[in-house]
Amino acid sequence: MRIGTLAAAAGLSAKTIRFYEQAGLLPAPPRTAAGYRDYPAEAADRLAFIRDAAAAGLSLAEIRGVLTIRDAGQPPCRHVTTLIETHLKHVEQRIADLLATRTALQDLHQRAQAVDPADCGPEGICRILTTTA
Amino acid sequence: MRIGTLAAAAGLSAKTIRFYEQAGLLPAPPRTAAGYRDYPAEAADRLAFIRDAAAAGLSLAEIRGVLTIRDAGQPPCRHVTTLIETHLKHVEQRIADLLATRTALQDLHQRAQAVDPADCGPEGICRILTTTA
DNA sequence: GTAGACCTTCCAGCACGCTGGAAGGTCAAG
DNA sequence: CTTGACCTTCCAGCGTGCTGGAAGGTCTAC
Repeated sequence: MRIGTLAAAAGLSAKTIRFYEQAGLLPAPPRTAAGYRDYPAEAADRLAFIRDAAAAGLSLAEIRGVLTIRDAGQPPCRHVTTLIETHLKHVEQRIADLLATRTALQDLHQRAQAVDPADCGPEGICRILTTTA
Repeated sequence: MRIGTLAAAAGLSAKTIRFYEQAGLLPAPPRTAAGYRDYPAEAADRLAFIRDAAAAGLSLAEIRGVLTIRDAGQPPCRHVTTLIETHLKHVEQRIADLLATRTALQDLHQRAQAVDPADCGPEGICRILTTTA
């Protein structure tokens, strides 16, 4: 499987795949006689995992860590659990931060609606947006 | 109040404050005869708000939007509510993504612990970490 | 009047996660 | 045999949020 095919399968660009290889997320595949990358089918799964994890907000460094764990595929030892616990803590902290943000926004929203009736200014254009641009 | 004082009060660097001014988050203050920035006391509040919002995960662009709303300080119109609703949706999406990530990590963690007893390899060093570096 | 802390501007670069382009090699179809 | 799609490498730059440094002006204290 060449890089273009894999890219199409994974929903990524060939550029991104080369980048991931360079970043240590994807092992360097064997090459054809011509020097083309020649991927096994499993590469698509791995990329799908990377794509999903990235979409979920993990950094490439974090994903690399998780993949390394998976790649070892051995009885996980204490170090691994620690690693995972650290990831968990970070994620939970981020969730807590975002929940606070959400509350703040909800407050703002409510206040906004409470005063809404007296709508926009004389020109019919919201002053706020003109400033926001 | 000069920039260094403000920086100390806000827990930011003078560099960052100049950067925020340049980024449109902080209005350009008056200058002294010598050309030094001369901030009113309120600037510290504004910076505190920016700092907290940034810590909560809002992008500077988002914060700028919220500040613009606040600055207008007028009966908020529909546009504003829409703006806030959009922010809210983004935040809620991010929370959902992170919750999914958390679940994935928790699963991993549990599986890790289930197999743990048979601890590390013969060298006493976890193979996984040697690969992770 | 001179040292040292502070301020000014401007330009540069960091890490992150890509993306684009140039310059060239390869391969299958017509 | 040529066209065009595909591949290779390498180098450059984007946007985000800063941070650092150079080169210079200013202010305070001794």
